[in-house]
Amino acid sequence: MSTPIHPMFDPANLTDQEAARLKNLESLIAAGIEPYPARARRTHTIAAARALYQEAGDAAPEVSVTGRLRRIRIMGKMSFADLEDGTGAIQLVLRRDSLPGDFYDNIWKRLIDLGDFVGATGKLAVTKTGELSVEVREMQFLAKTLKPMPDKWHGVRDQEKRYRRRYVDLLANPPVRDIFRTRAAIVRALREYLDGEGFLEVETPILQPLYGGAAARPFITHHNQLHQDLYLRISFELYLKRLIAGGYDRVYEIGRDFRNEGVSFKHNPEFTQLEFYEAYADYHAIMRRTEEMVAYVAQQVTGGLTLTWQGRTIDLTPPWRRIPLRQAILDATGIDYESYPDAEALAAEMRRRGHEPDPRSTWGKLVDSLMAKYVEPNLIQPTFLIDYPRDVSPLAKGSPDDPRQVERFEGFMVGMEVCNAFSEINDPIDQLQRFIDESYRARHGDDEAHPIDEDYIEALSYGMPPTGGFGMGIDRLTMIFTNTDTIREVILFPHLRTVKDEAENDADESEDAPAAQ
RNA sequence: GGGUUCCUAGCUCAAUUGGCAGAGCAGCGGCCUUUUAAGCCGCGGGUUCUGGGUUCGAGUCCCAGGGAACUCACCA
Repeated sequence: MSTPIHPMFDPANLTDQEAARLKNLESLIAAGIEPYPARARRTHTIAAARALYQEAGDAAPEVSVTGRLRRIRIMGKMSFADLEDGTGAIQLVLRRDSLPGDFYDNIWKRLIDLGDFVGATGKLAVTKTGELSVEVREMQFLAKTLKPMPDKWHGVRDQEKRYRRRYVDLLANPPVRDIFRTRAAIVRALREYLDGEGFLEVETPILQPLYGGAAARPFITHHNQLHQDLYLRISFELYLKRLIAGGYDRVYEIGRDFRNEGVSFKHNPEFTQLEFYEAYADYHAIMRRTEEMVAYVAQQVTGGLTLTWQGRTIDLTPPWRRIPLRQAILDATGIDYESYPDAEALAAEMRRRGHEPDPRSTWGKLVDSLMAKYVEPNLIQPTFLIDYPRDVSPLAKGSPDDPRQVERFEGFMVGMEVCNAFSEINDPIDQLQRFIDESYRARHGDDEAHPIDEDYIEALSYGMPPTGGFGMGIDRLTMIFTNTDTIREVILFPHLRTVKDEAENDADESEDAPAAQ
């Protein structure tokens, strides 16, 4: 071939299979065939062609279908092939004598590779063995593939390869494509539900001068022109409540949050969240709405209210179980945290019972850790834990009858927290006091504590009605609906470390290329 | 960040006690006009993740590094 433009296409770096495909590309050009034409002739998607034959049978007119060649079976002067587009697959039948000129012998058999994109024109017909096929009269070349396809039967198994090169995963492993169709259906159903209930979909800043709304460390970025550090949002909460103060009674946002924390089977540094805020609703009303909304999604996505996750049947039928957090921890550990009203006493009791509490934890964090460790993993069926300690809930309104508690719940399924909600603080003085408490914690080493957001207090000072707020992880909800046990399966491009040695060398070399500015 | 396990051909996987690196698919050449992971005959294909070390000999054992999975801690 001619001089390579980049090491990627240097023959010295190609495998024999890549070199063979590159040679076929050149031969196609030499034969006068454009390997990457701008337009494809298509009269029907493959699904539409199947539907057409279903209706019209052998009387159906000729169709032109397009797609990727997934399997090729050459039987001599006749071949079968499986063509796949985004709607499905169909068999092609090619006969040497039914195709123009020497196309069959010299183009089809020699220059077209597995994985190439082609268009096929011909009559629909059922073969002897009952397979609906296109009897190809003419074939249009649509796109050359320079890499060999993964194993046609096993696909790609290596998880690292699947996540780093998701396109290979998707093209080689059809069930993976279904996961992201389901994910899209879930998001669509959530919007349908909320829109139908009079919620306004809004978009609030991702780049924020202050962060807040959750206990998490943020990513920090910088605006050059303004000489200003900015945070990538860790939640939408404080902006959405400003909108409630502004007069919208029901708002929601579906978007990306960024948290500078560890990664795990249920944590990705960026993840998709739904938050909604509803004026004149308290946390009991939000619980009812949560059940209704998730049930609606299930109905739309699966057609029912039960689903199977890792061999267990999950029943989403409302109402879900409601258990006070205090009771749930008492049942799971024998510890009634109300009897140990400060961090020292609670930590001592935990140690006495063989637990190993983090000595730096506040009382609320100890309670939360008991929940996360001994309660959460066992909450398989949809369950609300209700009434949380005040000092882990700096934005939740206090319970009228217990100053140590707030009107908050978290929803759990399959042993994972999926949502978090509360009656929102709308007393600006109360909220400011909570922020001050948080900033005290921040100064004493809690790097997840809230900074004081004075503009938010300002907004509350103009008046916000009693409001219920809600947040739900869309990734985790998708895990439950797609029967997957790691968040990476439901994120198209999950975060992975960059590969160092070779990748860096390649990057260095590519900088030698002329990049005229 | 800690612990455990893994990384072999384009893909999926083998390789006994440390003893000639293999198979299927894919590729290349050939046969084949009803296949469904087509079949048959033949051929080529390896930095065994990287770098050291032990050894007559290392895919295998040791050390360091890279990446991944699981798990613990923290988070949603």
